[in-house]
Amino acid sequence: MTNAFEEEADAFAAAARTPLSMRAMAARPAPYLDDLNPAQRAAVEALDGPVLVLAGAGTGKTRALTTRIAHLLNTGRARPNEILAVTFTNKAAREMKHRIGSLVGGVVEGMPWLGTFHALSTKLLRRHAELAGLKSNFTILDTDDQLRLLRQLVQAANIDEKRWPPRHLAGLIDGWKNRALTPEKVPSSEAHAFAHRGTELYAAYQERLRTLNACDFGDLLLHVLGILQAHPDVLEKYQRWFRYILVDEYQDTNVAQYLWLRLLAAGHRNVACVGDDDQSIYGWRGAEVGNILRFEKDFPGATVIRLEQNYRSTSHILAAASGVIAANASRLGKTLWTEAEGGEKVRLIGHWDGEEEARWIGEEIEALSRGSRGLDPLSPDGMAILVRATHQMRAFEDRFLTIGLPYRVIGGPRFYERQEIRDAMAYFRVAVSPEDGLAFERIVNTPRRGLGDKAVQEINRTAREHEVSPLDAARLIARDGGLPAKARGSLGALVADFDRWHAQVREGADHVALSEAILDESGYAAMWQNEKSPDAQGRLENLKELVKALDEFDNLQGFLEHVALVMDNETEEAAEKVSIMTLHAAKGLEFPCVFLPGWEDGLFPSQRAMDESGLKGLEEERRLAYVGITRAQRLCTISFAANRRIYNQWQSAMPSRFVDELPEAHVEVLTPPGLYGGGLSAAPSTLADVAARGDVYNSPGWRRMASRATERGMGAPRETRTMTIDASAVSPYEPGARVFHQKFGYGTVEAVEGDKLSVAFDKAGSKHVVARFVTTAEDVPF
DNA sequence: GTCTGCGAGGTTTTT
DNA sequence: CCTCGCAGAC
Repeated sequence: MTNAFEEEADAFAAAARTPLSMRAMAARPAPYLDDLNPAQRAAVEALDGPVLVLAGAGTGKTRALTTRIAHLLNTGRARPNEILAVTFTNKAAREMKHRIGSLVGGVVEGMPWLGTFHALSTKLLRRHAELAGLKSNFTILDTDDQLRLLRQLVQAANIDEKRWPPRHLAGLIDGWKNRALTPEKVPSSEAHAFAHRGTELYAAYQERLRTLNACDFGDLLLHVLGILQAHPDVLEKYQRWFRYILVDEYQDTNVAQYLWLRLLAAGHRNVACVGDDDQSIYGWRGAEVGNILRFEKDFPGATVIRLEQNYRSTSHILAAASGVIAANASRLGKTLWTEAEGGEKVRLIGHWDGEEEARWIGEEIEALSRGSRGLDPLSPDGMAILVRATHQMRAFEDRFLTIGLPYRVIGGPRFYERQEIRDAMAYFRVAVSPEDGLAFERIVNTPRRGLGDKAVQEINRTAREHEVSPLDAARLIARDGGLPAKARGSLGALVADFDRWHAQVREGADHVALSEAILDESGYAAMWQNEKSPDAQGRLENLKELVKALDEFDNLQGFLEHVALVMDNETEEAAEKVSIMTLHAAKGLEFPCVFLPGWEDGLFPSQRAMDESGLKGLEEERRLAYVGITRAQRLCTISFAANRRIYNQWQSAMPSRFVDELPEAHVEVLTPPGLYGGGLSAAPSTLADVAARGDVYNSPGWRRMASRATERGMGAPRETRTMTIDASAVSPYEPGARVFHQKFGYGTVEAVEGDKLSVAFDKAGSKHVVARFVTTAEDVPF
């Protein structure tokens, strides 16, 4: 069996012996420098000592970073494997490798230390696992495993799961780990957490992980941190080895990551951090804006460089974004500017409800791709809908499916998080590491083998008693008894299966064929084949997809590692599709045309963020708005809906406070369709047409929203949150009524559901329409 | 041990 | 609305 880890460790040692003089290759000319503006160039050329690059949105941050690396290589300051470069996502890491490659003009033989904090930590931890009380083949738990483990602990501690959900405990532990707090370091002020037993359970959880030879995501960082702190010799070795350190998205680092970095950089202090405090949007998961705000204190004498020339957006878009973000108090402050004057203003439009919003955006996308908005035709590829929360996506998917508009959802439920994939992976995990108890437990009764709760308990009991893995415990039970004969039989068969598969893994059998065999012989694939539910077919497809993905790896181990850390599944399709994604997922991307729906107080800014984190939460939401707007290159359209259905309840909401913060001079208000009794046919046809209608806060749509609010005695929109309206009061129509719709013509009401009507139109057939858009037939003026 | 039906709770964001 | 976990019946 090849061991990639050992090979690499050898290479590492060999490289370390190479005399320094070999690095002093004469610096080659650096034509890439000529393509940079002065600030970017400064960011690239300030090689020594701490550097903070404050890079606003669209200012060529990645370019500066990749060029800096290329420059380090080109000047012979460091070899590829002496540069530690940390990115925030795997995608960013991949892109960066790619761009460095094209900059240096040819093959950089890998940048082994370019990756996410987690990927890099894993690599380090595999080398020094024993210093953290682990074996180097430790497994990385996914959130599913983590939760199951915590549930067991909560149960064992006799805590009411209802009142104290394991999920909540998982959140607490994650939070502590983000702050680099081991159980004994959790401040006593937080000891009351989780029925006063939070820290106790945290300690138990850590203990359990160690016996399982497993890590969760937070541990990867924390263990490495612990090792570096406790073993100066190891620390020193890496401090010397990593001659230059670069960090992307510094504003998103948490305390643990910050400490990790500071240790490694402490020797030479050649650390360059790139970030934008205005784009810090991961506070909820432990990111500390403070890290970037404090940089100059942490690294005295640091060079601070601001990248402020924006190459992405038009001046209107930039001004709108700046206007919004200006309302935030705690920021370092930057003034973005662009040479690209003019362009379209940011467009703002209100809708009656979420479905109408989706319908309008759908039609708008079609219009824009035809070029019928007075702009050059835009490819749907260049258009994106950025939402605050995933549940907003559904309205768009529904709508786009009906009108046949191709779309792609980015970052939805992920491939590797699907049940069937996790199950299959669990089989692979046990086949590779028979001691992986969690994985074994997951599939011991999937497909059904007559091994239920009782059997699992017995297995765990035996495992503890004999201090062996659950698989070996199962082996003992099958042989010596402890369960009914039937259960023992199936247990024995399963153990024999795993023994066989594991032997094949060790023999280096072809992993693709083996994985197929495992899914086959275990009866797992058959389980889905026999299942009649509508999604069984899709699950089988996914399994095939999984086996196909295996092909790109050398062995199962490599694949499992990849999946644990690289949970994204980019399917690069060439087709022209509109992208739908969350604002978080959109960071770092850009599109000619961006739609930002759902700008309503409570949804965006999210009520929860404000409840939990107050002003801090609001400021983070505002940064999210800033991120959203600055994704747009040419056209940015913000919208909000007066009503939205949430859990089948109609809720009305006020436009987001961020709408107020948009500078009027850079915004154009579009009249809501339906205002003049019709659907889109009544919508203004040109931007100029709309512009003529007046300013933002005096627009018909705005007045309509505001007056509706006052009519109900809710006072000014500002103080209003959300309220539930009595749906039955909305529609004045009864089944059987004759109605007229601007687009579909005459029809008869079939059913009324809240403000939604089901109408049989004489010509257009049966449709669901919003009551607002029809009038009683007699009222039609012609 | 497995299946069914019921009630409760949930969705912000991710390595 | 949807999904998940649990109690009760087979």
